[in-house]
Amino acid sequence: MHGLSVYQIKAMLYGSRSLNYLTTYTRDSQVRTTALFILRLSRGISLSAHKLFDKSPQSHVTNGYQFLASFLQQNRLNKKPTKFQLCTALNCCAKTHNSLLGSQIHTKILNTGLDQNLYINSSLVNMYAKSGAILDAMRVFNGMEFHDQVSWTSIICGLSQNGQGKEAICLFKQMLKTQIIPNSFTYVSVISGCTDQESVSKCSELLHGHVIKLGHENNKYITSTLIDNYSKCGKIDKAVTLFEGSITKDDILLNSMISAYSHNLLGEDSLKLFIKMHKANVSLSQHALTSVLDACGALTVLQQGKQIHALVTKMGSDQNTFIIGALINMYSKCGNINEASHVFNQTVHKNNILWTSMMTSYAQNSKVVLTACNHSGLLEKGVYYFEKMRSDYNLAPEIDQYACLIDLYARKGDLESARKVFDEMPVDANAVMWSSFLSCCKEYGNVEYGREAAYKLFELEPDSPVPYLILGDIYGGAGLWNEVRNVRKLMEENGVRKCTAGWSWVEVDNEVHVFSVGDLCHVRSDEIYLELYKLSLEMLSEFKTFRPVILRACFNWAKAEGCILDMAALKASPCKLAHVWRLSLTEFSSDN
DNA sequence: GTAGGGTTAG
Repeated sequence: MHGLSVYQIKAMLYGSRSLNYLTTYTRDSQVRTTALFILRLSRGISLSAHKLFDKSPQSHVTNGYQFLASFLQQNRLNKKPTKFQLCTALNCCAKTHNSLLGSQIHTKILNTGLDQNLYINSSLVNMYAKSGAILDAMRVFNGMEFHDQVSWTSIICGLSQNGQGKEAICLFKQMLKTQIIPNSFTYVSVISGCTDQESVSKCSELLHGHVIKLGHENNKYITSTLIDNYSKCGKIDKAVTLFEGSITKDDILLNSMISAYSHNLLGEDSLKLFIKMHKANVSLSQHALTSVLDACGALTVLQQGKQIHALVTKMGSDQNTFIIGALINMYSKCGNINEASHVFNQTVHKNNILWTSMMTSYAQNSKVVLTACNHSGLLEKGVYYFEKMRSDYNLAPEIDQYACLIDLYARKGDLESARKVFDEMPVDANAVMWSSFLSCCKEYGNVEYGREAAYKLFELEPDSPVPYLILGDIYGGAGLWNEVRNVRKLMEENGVRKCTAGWSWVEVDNEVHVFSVGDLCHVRSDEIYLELYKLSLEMLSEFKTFRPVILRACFNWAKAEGCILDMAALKASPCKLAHVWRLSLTEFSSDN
């Protein structure tokens, strides 16, 4: 069942009638849903077949486009649409994120005088919110005469999904002041937007309390949202309590819990739950596979990862892009770059994220500082192993291990401890260590340590513009504009070129932006750059889009190495960050 | 007779 489209499956099924075989042996939920749909349809149970098809991930695309086509045809014939049709049309626009058509329909609604219909307005709010036009959604919402549960929930959900959780909570509070009582939909919406630290500490448990008080605690949607919410803010204990207390553990609840463990670097628990789920014959979804692969990567357990990969193939999910992304990450984190690129090459439809995953893999695997501890980001564990190595095994740590320790502390923001390691080391620190320390100083805005690290680097890497630029950034972040000017002057006095292989910078509105593949890692290998460069060219020709940060770094490298740049491919790409592109283009054109 | 809102993953 590898990568079959719905249409291929349909064709196959109508021909063979071996429906039961397919539904029994296909564990890929997407394919199975489609198969069941056809099964019921073929036996004349059309109603439940349609219900099933509605749950299928492709249904909104196929059904939606069919509906919109007939809707537009009717419009061309100047037939007046009913309010029901308008609602459905808006719903289709929402599901396909088509706000352009949606706003045209909006105009039609205003012309036909249906602009105070409650259902239509809720649909409009939802349509705008789903396609990211949250301001338009707000405008419609505010223009409504009356609000009910659905319209309130639509706007709250819209804000949540557009990353405006605080505003969602704000509106939720306003809703509580009205006569309209929130229902389970509303709670799911507001809780899922509760992601920033402040909202979490103020609201998560309060909302949970509300849910219990209103008797929604057995609602599976709410429970999985709460598990997700607790896990994302590090309260894994609460998530576990919720999970264990829930009566029916359906597949989504299990998935949420597996990814909750995975998120909290509890890969072992994640794997255990997955295996338990597998043995209990709970249908394994692609979500579960993705999370558990993530856990394998974090634990760097290649054998288990390979077993899951085998399962993926058996289930016929080996063309699901989420799973492929997770496989690439897993192999990469386990240090098996060959297998990662094999998976990538076997993929028929490569999207933007997969390309980036693949490149990050190359970057990760060329990392100077490369340890399992560093990957999982477990500071305590890393320090524990570092000490254990010294005390239990009587091994003198090598410079790379010190570098790793510095990285571990600094990335967590403990710059103080990181700085101490420099002093305690028996050998002199190298440029890589000071660079990683400097980047962390920038991230945490520490001027004092940043200055020291930068000045060390001026000595260690006299030709590199990077420490100058980063120090300038740190000063700028602290509002020390005089210092910014001084750093630039110093850079000129020392005769440092603005651009070297792998590093570049642009100046936009007086702000310096440093770009490098080294943003992903400390790459020092030319072969890796060559791979990255080849990939970026391939991706440009296929997708006409690319992450500008990586692209710039690759092209700068290519330019420094004297490669002939593919200007046509570059110009054909409508990149989102136009100013970066313009700069690249003028830079490349003037050079060539 | 018919309409509008929700959960998990790379």
